[in-house]
Amino acid sequence: MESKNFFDDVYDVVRQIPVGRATSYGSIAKFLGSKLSARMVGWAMNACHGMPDVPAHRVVNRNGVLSGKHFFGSPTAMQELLEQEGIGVENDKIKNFKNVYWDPSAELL
DNA sequence: GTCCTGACTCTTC
DNA sequence: TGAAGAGCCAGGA
Repeated sequence: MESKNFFDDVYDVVRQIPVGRATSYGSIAKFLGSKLSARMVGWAMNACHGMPDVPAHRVVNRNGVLSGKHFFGSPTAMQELLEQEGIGVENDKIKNFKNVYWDPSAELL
């Protein structure tokens, strides 16, 4: 656990994402120190499969596209999860992403 | 021990 | 304005 210091930080932020909201990889990376690459955040998500407390489906790319939907087992699993939380998803992209966007640097900090 | 890949983002041509 | 390339860190082979 502690060995994944960086991963744990990412999970901690993702875990605090309120229901009905979503954030981007870059925002999390920036919140962690802006020195971390957004790729690392995505990589952390890749290892979050054993973390049921980590809503990876709430983490999308800068355009609000469900880039990692394919990693959820089903290309629609991520979309359905978001819809269940009240987040509108269309064409694999979050509708009104600007409205559901959650900035950890502004909400947490 | 070294090389490649990876769920992204930013800068430059 | 649109597209392409480079950069970041960590894990796996």
